[in-house]
Amino acid sequence: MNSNSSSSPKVPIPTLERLATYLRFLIDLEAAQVETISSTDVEKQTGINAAQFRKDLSYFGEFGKPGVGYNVLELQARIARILKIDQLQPIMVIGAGNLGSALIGYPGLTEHKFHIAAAFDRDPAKIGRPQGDLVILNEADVREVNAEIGARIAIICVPAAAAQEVADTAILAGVRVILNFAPIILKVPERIVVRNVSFLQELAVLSYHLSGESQK
Amino acid sequence: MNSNSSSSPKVPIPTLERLATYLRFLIDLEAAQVETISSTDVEKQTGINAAQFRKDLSYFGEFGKPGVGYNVLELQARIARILKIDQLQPIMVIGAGNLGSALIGYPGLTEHKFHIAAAFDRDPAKIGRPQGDLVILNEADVREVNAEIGARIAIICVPAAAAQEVADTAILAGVRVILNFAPIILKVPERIVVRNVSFLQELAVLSYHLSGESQK
DNA sequence: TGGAACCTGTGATGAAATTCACAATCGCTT
DNA sequence: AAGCGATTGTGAATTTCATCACAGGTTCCA
Repeated sequence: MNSNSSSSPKVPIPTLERLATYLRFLIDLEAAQVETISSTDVEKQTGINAAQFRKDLSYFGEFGKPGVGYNVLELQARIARILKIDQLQPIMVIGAGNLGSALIGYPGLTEHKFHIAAAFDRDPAKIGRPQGDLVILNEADVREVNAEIGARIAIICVPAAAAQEVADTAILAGVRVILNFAPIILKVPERIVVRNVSFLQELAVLSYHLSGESQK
Repeated sequence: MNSNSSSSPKVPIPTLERLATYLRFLIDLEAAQVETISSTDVEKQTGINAAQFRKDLSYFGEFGKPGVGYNVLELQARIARILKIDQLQPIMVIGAGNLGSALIGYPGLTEHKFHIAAAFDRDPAKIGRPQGDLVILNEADVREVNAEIGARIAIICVPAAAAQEVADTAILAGVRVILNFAPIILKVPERIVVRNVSFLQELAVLSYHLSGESQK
């Protein structure tokens, strides 16, 4: 449904998803100068069950002190480590339309050590245009450019019709994981991990929930 | 983690998520002039398990003919009906930054009968600015404007610091479900359904999967 | 030093989602 | 009209995920 799993063994995907939430939360705590936090506090402030939090962490080792809790800075560092965002992670964005542009300008990415190293489009009108700190490059040069920047993450923001082709190109260029915004299911080799983001899907689920109360 | 469930009884959330995928797929099939499809074909073309597809549909009734399969047009219509997107669904967007603008300009929304009826921001420099077919309105007027347009879906695209406040306002204005792009966990009443979209979370999961072969 | 108040990490339990597997049905062909 | 291959819908089995509940640590304070 979402990821071509494979990869590491026993860690549930939902756990990984929550790790990112924890990280974000810990960064906020740091900003608020909180030094230590217990799983109970996490539950109070995020709504995530305390046992869940502890179990999620337990997949990766021991992080807390009984009777005390977790050191905010240390936990933050260790989660970043687990997620491999403890150092700058280069990313390529393919498709510089509205969405691609929004991503390029999104400050949260840098905060979390993601770095958009290159952006591509196939529209001659866009190629060469400056966009944030970048210049839009020709989609045809993905492979060549990536030999330089070594991005292993690609974000695909092109229309559905072009997405498969673009994904193939990215994979040839050495990309290992793909965040796909196009509303199609990409066919990729086993070893490649894909995650799909679909606004439409999210909206559809929400729309469904409008049901209940209309006739109540 | 994602939705404040409540609402209707026995339908699994993952099933709802897939329904939107099926709908998309069926629209593509229609374009390709396919009239009938079997669950096996669905599995071949989307990677979603055939039994899964059948079970998902079974929550809502019977849709197919044994020995034959499903009528593409009919199934399409019925799924749209289930998701309540068989007629135009008004939506409000709060926050007209890069992301909000991208959504306003996203053609896929209209295709699926979602209609952005109003967009708001609190930045005086943005208020009054035309954006696509809309003019950005003052965030302070959310309630008043929604008395007119009657949106029950809100999309929140403001920075984390403003998101909770904006959500409260939207709820007061009659919104029932929220698509939240801000990286915080919103506190909302039981009856309100929230879904969170986080690029960072998605990227983090992908980044994690880069593990194995980096030393190749 | 001892005990009360807190906490973590985790095995056991429970709930939810996915997949299996098969009886029932359909349409085609002979 | 009867048999066959294809396909659905669904109870049951399986797998995955979430929660419970508690044995051990840790701190603080008297």
